[in-house]
Amino acid sequence: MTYATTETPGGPPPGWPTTEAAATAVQDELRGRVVLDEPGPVPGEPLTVVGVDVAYDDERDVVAAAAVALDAETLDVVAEATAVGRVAFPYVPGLLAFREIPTVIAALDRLPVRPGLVVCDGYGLAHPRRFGLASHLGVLTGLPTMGVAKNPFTFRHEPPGPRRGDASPLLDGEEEVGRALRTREGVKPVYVSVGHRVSLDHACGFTLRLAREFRLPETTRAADALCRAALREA
DNA sequence: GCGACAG
DNA sequence: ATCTTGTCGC
Repeated sequence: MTYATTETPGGPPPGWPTTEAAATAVQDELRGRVVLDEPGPVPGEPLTVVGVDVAYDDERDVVAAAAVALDAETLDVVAEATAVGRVAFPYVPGLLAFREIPTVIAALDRLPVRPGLVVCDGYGLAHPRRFGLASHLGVLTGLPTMGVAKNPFTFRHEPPGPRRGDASPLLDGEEEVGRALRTREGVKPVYVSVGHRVSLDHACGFTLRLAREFRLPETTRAADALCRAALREA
């Protein structure tokens, strides 16, 4: 599988933004390509779900990404891939995608299966300019994507009910940009938002199916473990 | 102007 | 994200 960004062994692709102003301009331009009106893959039907995550060593200017493909029904790992690169952008809230995406796409390129859905660490639509990491990855790859974040960003929400599956809207004014979703009783919720070509209801359904035993989806847990291991060996 | 702020 | 010991609990 080869996706949008060009090949550049270690570093960011040619033309990758280097300033915050250039990066926000890219977001404003690509935002219009996000597809929000497809229900997308259906929770409970056969699917290959891919988790992606990244680990950093800013000292050495090294970033390692992992893509782990799971059978959505059994949660068995069916394929995995990693990639190592140079840090492409500093961490700036709202511009996370510019830091993670080049290496994530390199890892996806090496994955020998076609993802039916990609689950990202972080947000998609729930973003100041409605174009978070998951949205950006979706537009560049064309794949259905969604985001599951561990912390609330800048959106307000009521605490969801206490039971697994309880949810409350993440609100930007009156607009529901995502959902705080309880995956485990007595444990703080995760924050779900759509990326590309998947509905919020389905994204929440997948999150619950992927996170039965732990707070976070197995896709995220598997990708996190793998990218950390890849960073050590880099 | 001053905080807050996904990873 | 990352720096980090022990500790409580299944």
